[in-house]
Amino acid sequence: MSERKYVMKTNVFDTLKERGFIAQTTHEEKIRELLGNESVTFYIGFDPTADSLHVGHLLQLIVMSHMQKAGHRPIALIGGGTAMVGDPSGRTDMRKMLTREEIAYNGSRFRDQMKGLVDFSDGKAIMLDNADWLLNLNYVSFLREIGVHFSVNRMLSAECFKSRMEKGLSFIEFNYMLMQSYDFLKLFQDYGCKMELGGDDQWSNILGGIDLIRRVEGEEVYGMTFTLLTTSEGKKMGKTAAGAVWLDPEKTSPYDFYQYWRNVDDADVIKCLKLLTFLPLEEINEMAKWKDAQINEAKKILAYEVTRIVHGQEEADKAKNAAEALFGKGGSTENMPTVSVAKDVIEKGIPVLELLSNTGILPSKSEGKRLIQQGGLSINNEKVESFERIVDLKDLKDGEIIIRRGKKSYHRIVAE
RNA sequence: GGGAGAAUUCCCGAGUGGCCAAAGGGGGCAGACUGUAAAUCUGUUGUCUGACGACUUCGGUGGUUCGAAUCCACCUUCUCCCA
Repeated sequence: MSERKYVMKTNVFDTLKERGFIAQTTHEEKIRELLGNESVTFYIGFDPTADSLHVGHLLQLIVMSHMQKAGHRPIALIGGGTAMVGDPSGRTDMRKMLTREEIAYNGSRFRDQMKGLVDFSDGKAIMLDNADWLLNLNYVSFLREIGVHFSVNRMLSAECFKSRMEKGLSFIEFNYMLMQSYDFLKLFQDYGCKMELGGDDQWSNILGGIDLIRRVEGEEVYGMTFTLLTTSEGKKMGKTAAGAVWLDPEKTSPYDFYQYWRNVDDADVIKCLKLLTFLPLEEINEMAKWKDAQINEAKKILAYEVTRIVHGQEEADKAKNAAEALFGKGGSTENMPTVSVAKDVIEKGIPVLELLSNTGILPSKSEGKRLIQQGGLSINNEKVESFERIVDLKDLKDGEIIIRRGKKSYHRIVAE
């Protein structure tokens, strides 16, 4: 009995389920059995529509990692071909058309980032690009071989097109499902790929592939989707006013990345810990009991862990240090966002507003005035009271000036 | 192919010759309250200016007018109806 329980515990399907990943499955029992009994080749697609992966992709990569650790073989499919068309699923408007060059570049960025999260050594995982087979397809043969198997009637009733039935859907996007389905068929044929995973918005597309393989090959394959990362209010996570939270440290600094997770709503911490870290469930469940201010401790753990997974231990330590330096107990200022300014500028003295807009810390002087008026700007922790405040040598403490904007946004200016 | 309509500041959306930098909501930012949370309340939300004010903005290009987001022409894109 206890042995049986042990076996059940280690099935990756159960892990995923317990952690709250799974949204829909085509055959729950069969999938569980399959994953418990053999090493399965599965795939997840990533369309390179931006020059970096973001938080939504991270969740998929974490799933890959869980699966890989359980002995399954992931195929990370870069959608260099599908990105030429654009997935309409769940969107209210058409994507911006990207050029081939942009897509190729984005794809290369994706590849680099993925290597840090999934182990591609020794064929433990495979990375492919569907541009390799999609771009050179012949239109008529594709229609005859693949198109015949799709019912327009059925497609029209698919959930993923719903939001587009009012706003309009162009033919190019309508084809997306066929292309993705063809990917699955191709991977099934060439790599024995039996399972497609993806975000829950991919459900219709995944079913398309499964149907296609049944019709063409007469074989049963499986699909499973994962919960989309949303806040307790149902909004997509990983979005800020400034845009998405990117995995690329050039686009979202490790410090900002850390802060994003440090500041998630109370209601979302546990969910994020389960989905985005590899901490054992027992530990997470323990944290779930924490109350009030103590929840901050869970947020720190979340922020540190996710940053470590994405940017590595060293960067995570730095981000954590910087945060601690700013929000309390010691630590160094060295890792907070920094801009440098020529020393003689400071020696001469410069109005704050000018300094801040020149360095890009504030987008405009008007913005700065508003901040000052509302008492939201500090230099070295001392509130700025006047628009004419001059920054000069007396503000330079150990060669740096700490600018605080509001409560949480810090910048360091160093004189060089 | 024919007909009808739409494009407004970050988003939605009012505005149909001067009172419009443009209502209202959302979002953002800041302040109070807090726990680097949420909720709530307050302020704020084109740029430049200490301020008066000046300048740029309402899909694009030209025009009418003392004056245009508002009127006209053409163009672009989108939606709807008919085929």
